[in-house]
Amino acid sequence: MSTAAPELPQYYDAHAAFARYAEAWEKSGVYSPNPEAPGEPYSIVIPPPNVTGSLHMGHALNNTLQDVLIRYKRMDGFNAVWIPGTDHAGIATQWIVEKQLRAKGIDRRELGREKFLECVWEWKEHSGGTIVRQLKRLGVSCDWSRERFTMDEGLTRAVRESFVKMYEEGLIYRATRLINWDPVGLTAISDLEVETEENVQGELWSFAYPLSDGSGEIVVATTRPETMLGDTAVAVHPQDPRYRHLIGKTVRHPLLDRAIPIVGDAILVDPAFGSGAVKVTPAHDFNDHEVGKRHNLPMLTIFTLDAKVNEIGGKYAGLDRFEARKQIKIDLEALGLFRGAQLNVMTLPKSQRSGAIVEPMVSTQWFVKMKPLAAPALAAVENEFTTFHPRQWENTYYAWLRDIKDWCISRQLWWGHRIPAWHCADCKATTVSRDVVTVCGTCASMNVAQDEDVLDTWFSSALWPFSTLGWPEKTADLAKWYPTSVLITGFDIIFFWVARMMYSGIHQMGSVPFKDVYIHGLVRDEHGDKMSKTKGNVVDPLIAIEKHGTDAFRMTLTSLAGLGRDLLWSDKNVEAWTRFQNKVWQSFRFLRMHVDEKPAFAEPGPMDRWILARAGVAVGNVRAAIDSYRFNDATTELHRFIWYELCDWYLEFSKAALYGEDEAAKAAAKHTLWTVYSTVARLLHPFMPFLAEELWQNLPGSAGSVVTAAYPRVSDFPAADSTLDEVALLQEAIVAVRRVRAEKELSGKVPLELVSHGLGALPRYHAVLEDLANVTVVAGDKPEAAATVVILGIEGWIPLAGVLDLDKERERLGGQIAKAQKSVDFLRGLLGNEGFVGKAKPELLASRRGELAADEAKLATLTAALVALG
RNA sequence: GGGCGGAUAGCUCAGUCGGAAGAGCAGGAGCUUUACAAGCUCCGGGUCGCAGGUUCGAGCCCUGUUCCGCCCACCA
Repeated sequence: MSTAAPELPQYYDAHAAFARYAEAWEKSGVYSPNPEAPGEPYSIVIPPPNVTGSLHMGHALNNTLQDVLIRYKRMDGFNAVWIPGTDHAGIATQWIVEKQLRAKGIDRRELGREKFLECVWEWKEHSGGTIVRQLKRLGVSCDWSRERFTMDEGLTRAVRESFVKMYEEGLIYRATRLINWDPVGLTAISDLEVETEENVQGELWSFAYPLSDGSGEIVVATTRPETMLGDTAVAVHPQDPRYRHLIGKTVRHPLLDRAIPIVGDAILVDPAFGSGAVKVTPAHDFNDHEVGKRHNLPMLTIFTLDAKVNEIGGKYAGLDRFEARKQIKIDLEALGLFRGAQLNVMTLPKSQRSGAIVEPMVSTQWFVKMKPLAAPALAAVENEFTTFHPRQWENTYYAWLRDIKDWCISRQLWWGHRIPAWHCADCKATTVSRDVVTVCGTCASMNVAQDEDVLDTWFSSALWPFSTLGWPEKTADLAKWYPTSVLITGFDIIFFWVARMMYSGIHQMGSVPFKDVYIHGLVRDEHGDKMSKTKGNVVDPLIAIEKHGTDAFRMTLTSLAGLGRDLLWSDKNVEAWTRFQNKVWQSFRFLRMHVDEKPAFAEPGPMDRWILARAGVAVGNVRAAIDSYRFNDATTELHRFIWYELCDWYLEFSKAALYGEDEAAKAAAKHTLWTVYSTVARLLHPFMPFLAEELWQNLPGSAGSVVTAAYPRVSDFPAADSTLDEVALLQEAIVAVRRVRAEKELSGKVPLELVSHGLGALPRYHAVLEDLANVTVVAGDKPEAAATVVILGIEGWIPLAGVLDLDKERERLGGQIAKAQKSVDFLRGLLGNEGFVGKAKPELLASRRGELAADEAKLATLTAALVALG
């Protein structure tokens, strides 16, 4: 006895579905696999968002795509895990908390390191969960039981292990170098954290340095007159006839009582540029620093850490570097040493975080020696152990690693992984250790103190693919899921993160951290502009989800994610996918009108076999698209199959059976509908998980959750064969009749006949023909006053007595003839071309000959019809 | 200065092996059709940035070039 299923609501309620399933799935444990369970491993580690962050469109895209993959693989029988987590984001987080304290009138220095860190942790406990809660609104299937934080206990162990090991191997060292200093953040930063602002309009000033012996002067140009206070040489080209004889002499510093040497340096100096002489400030300029090293010049640091002139600057001491610049210009002019100024377009190095203009400073910092690490990381991609999608990003990766400099990893911050090094106050030796050091490793003094600095945030991020799996412990997770399957991220962190994970993984684990790297584009607004707060064009994903529902939102992003392009977000796209969602729902309601329990197998008829074969093709296409990271192709295919094949054709076909008297045909249609919607729910689940589950749960007889149902396989479906030719003929006939009807502006209510000698197979489908085109196919000769149609090469006539306008019919036939003639001309030309006939592939040649024959016949038929009209 | 993308219908984009240019949206015409007007049917729309070359044949391969975008780089 059949139980009537409750009626489905008229419209799909995305929010209700989300509420029904999201949390239940998470609690059910389906996202938390056992590493001992069977199934090929498939793993993804999330690009950890900053713990300070809130969800933006980039996160939404990035995590939607990861979710598509992990849900697909989970359904496909893989032992699939997606590990989530957050990053402590050193500078960013410290700043937020500092700012909050300042608002309360508290300075972090007064508070002290320990108390301040307590505040940061407290803040992290309270506010750090925001981004995680927001991620869940995307319906992501992360394994939250494995959630990690870059400063949790396990990851701290991983950081120490990595640091100490690399120190022992000589890959981490401490040295006094010229580094990028952020005078506002008051910390060293790495080369990557320096952003150059382009096309800054500046001025290039020329000043004279008088020769000490009074025999003349040398003019130098600079954009930074304040650095003059730290000048320890003037460099000229050693072959420059203007200055060659001066090398070895000295000039008098124009402002300070110092003699500074003139040196010859062919590397720094371009004799054709400016005056051909360059002032050298080795402690505050990277080029000059090299000159200083080559010529053994003193390195005079003239700035305090907040970029004010220090005591070396004499009367300028205490001035900010930009005030000093103004004052020095004034003073030099007063001294009569000003030799002109010109506008100069230049680039300004700024700190990524604070925006402050970076000041190169000589400073003692910790570094990672990069060359030995970069070489195997390069080789791993060259040898395709890791492949980028799209491939072109490999060039970016190569370019950076091939020309890499050592990485400054120490930061003068409090929030972060403290460097595991202890300095001895007595013998000055440094002891690096995994454990807390209380005794100097060199002199056994107990007068030791831990290094004050913390590590660059990216040092811990670099370990993410294995630290999250338990490294340095030998865990079951690590054994099962390392290396991970794919990394999905944006191009902006290929250097910061992808490359660093690559060499860390290779170095610490002995193999690459991921097999594939999918690089997605940037989400822009509908005009292609970058989203920015100042422009006011930022789309908040949470608001979009609230408005459109999670399924349509995710589908929109997925449909825009091709290979290598930026994504233009527009409401029109979301509306298109909302309509698709509605279409799926309405068509499922149709199924539910006719199928209230799981139908028993029934031998499928031609139309049933047709849609099953088409479903098989769609399954293959969707799988191929996901497998090659062509996400947009997958969504296009789903749309195409579900809307244009399933709904437009099959559902309409099925009505003849469902409303007819033939019980066998009815049973077959029901079984086919059930099979196809079981497939649709599963196909859709990675993309539109909540809609898919609503279908699945309301599909009579389906078991469990669609989350763990098997992803459809091509082999589940019959291949198309020649017995389906009749279906193709049927479709062509229907379209031909509809076209004539549209051209004659005949209402769908006017029944038509299609008369022919060659359509003998079709009258059997009279019910379908009536449903879809309100036409009856009959055998017979050409009637008077009829429109001629050619259906797959077969001539037919639609009697239009009383309606046929001869002029219009001539016009219509004329148009068709012109098309056919054009085709025939083209094909005759092609097949008359010896080059083509001689070189084209045989199957192509045969198919072209077939086309020509068909078109010639069509042309003849149509021409005869036109002649017959008189 | 070096490198990487992009340029195809009004808009956004596909186009995989070199074999007659595709989709969605937008546009036009017609439909109260028993899942869906958030719908259905039919139609129009292109000098594939430009100029050469290779080829029987080029949106696709090669050379040059113009715009747009991005990344890297130390010219004072």
